[in-house]
Amino acid sequence: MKVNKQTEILEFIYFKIENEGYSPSIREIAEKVNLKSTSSVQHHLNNLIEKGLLSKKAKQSRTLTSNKLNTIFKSVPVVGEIAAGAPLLAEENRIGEISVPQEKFNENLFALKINGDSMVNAGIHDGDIVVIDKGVEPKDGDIGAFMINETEATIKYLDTISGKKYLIPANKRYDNLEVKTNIQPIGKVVSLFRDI
Amino acid sequence: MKVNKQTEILEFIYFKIENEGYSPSIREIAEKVNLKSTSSVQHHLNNLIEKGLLSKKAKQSRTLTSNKLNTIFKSVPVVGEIAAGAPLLAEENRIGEISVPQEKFNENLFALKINGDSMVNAGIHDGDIVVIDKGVEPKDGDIGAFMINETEATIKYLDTISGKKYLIPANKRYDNLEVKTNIQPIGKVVSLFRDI
DNA sequence: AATTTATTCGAACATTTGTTCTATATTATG
DNA sequence: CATAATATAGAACAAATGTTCGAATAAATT
Repeated sequence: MKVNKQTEILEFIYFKIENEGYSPSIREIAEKVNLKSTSSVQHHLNNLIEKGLLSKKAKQSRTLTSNKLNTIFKSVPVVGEIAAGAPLLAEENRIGEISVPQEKFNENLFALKINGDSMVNAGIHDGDIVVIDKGVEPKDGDIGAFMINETEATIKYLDTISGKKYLIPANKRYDNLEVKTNIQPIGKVVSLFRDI
Repeated sequence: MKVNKQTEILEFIYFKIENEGYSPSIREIAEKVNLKSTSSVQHHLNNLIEKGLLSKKAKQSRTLTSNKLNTIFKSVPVVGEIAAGAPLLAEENRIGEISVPQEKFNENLFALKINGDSMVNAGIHDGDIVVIDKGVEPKDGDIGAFMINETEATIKYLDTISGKKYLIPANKRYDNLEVKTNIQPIGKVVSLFRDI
């Protein structure tokens, strides 16, 4: 099967970056794709860069970067049970990390492991992990994270009924909870992860 | 604020890899952390490698890799609408990538964007993305991915009723579908992602 | 067939880069 | 304080690496 040389080079670079963690050198590429001269590779690299499939920011070795596999992920901390008294994101509350695409990442993100089935009818199950943006205050109709009595974090719908704000579970077996001073919004729920 | 030199070096390497896409050279590190000699940096690098915080597989330039960042998440392709005739994972079906923790990653994983609400009562909503392990055949009670007529991928419960195998939606507005030769299992659903 | 275009080769060169060695300074330790 | 351990500096070297130029070859086009 004859493959286009440029594609071959591109795939090799992608492979190297993904599997080794760094770009190949031009001579490594030449050897891999059976080109005898480094300038042959250069020629293809220039084309690939021109096509926007590769980037080279510096005239230094092994600094090729992929424009395609750009989906870089950043990790945010996952918080489990809230230890009484400890700040939400304190080390003792953390139970792991999950990743979000770089485009959606911001410094205000963290994740919370769901305990209970009060939001099951919104498709949020016990054990699910929800990502919360602390920088966005939940508005009516949103699913938000709220701190109750400074000791318990919960996920609920927020809405206004007859002029009063309520935390509303998506499960009729639970009651609405009026928002008073003991309830503080933490942030808006922006995504969800589940192991099945 | 005085910072530990090793930490400073490590952070710079992490930063470079994350933001530029490639490792810094030793001289770049030296300049950044105000060390006049490359051998001073070498000294710290050796320590960091010994501590397992960095890796260097080859004696080549810019081949430092992070043991922390690189290894946590791996990405799997996300498949959207299945183009008729095209293999499931063909390029034209791909709509993106998501990441899974490295511990759970294997070569058989891919993801599928959910179309429709036939599994809404299992907490799988329209637009959700489910990760599928092609290496695990769904068993009775499992949520699996199935190919229907080689053109449509669907997510359903699998179960046996009166000796016959059925695909069972988690939404009573849809009917069970008996598993015949036109239905092929793709894999088992192992996790789920949702943007809210 | 003639001409253009794309691809490949070979060689040479200037930097960049990792490595190593010794010496000096700094800090920790008994 | 004396000694050892650690950290830093400086210099020199060999190897790896990107770059460039001109020429040869192959492929496409007219």
